[in-house]
Amino acid sequence: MKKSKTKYPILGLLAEHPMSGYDIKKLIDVRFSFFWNESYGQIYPELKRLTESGEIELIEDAATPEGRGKTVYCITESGRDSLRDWLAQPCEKASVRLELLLKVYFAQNGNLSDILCQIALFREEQEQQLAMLNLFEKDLTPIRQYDNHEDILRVLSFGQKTYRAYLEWCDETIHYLESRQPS
Amino acid sequence: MKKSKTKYPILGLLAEHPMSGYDIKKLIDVRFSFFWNESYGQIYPELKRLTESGEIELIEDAATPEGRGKTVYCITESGRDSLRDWLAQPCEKASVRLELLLKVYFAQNGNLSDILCQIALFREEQEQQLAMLNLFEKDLTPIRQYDNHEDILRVLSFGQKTYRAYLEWCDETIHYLESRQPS
DNA sequence: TGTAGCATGTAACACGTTACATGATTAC
DNA sequence: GTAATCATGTAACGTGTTACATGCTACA
Repeated sequence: MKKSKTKYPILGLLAEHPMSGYDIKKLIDVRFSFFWNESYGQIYPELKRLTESGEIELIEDAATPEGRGKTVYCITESGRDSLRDWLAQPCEKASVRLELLLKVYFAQNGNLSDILCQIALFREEQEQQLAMLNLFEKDLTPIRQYDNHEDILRVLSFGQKTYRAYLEWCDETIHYLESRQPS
Repeated sequence: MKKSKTKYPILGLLAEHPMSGYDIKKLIDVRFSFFWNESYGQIYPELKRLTESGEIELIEDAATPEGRGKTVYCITESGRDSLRDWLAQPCEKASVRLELLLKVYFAQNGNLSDILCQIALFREEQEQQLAMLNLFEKDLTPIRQYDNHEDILRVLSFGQKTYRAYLEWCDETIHYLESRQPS
């Protein structure tokens, strides 16, 4: 059967520096959400499994100023091996799911104004996402503290390019549908 | 909880003309696969449910030259209503899942050559997908037999734009990583 | 004769989401 | 004081995939 990939974003983030499950979830939300998602229901059990398998370890010194009430994990050598192995293996098939396109395809069965509304809504969402990426890029560019700085920019660039493509399509399609409106 | 959307591509396709579950699956594969997927395990049970709820009906005349061994369904007025209702409702959140970007983000933990290989593979896949869409567009353009002809072209255009964005990103990223190769 | 595709279906599975529960801390 | 956020977790659920079973047809 298909294997869950939840462990890899966890290992990858812990390879940068130690953090808690909560931190991991937040980072995945802000950095990856346009191409990857994980929920607490996956992350916390996975942290337990990874600890048992020795790929990550619990950091015990809860005395640190940052560590109040937090369960902080760090990656082990075994975990870094897993990460390296994964990077060399083929990727799972890319998956995209866009209900909007289904609706555009079947638009003839409903009101034109409804579809136009849906596209406008979609457009707004994508514009906001793009704005967030642009902001993130701006914040990141001057900072050289991460050695994977350039790789992050590459990932950002992917998001920017696709969002721009989406927006272009929205504008074209809205314009096209509006020109058909009077019929 | 989240509702399955399987019924809508089925209703939409049956609104064009009657067909079997097998036909539906094939059409979803060739026309929608770049933004939507369904498996037999969803389609066949859903056809049964839709028949029970009266949104579709079985066509009985298996005597037609095309009907050997086929279970052909057609949409009912009630089914068309469901379709119309759905078109007016808000879309579910768009979802994208791209393991490749995760690997690019964490590329520092592995070999550069591995990542380059993965991107090259991804690029090839997207190029083939784009070629298929272009071919589909060519086949479709002269035909005016469908009244949703222009809507199909809009959906195709979405795929073409995003695939071109993907390819552009692949080329940029490969070029960038190769320039870093000697380090 | 056998393999490939057509065609319909189902059972098992696991993946991921949602909803809930709990308690601590921060801020107004 | 109370609302929001931090923080950890789990149970239940539904969706969608995979694997399997079956039989028929085309064709080489």
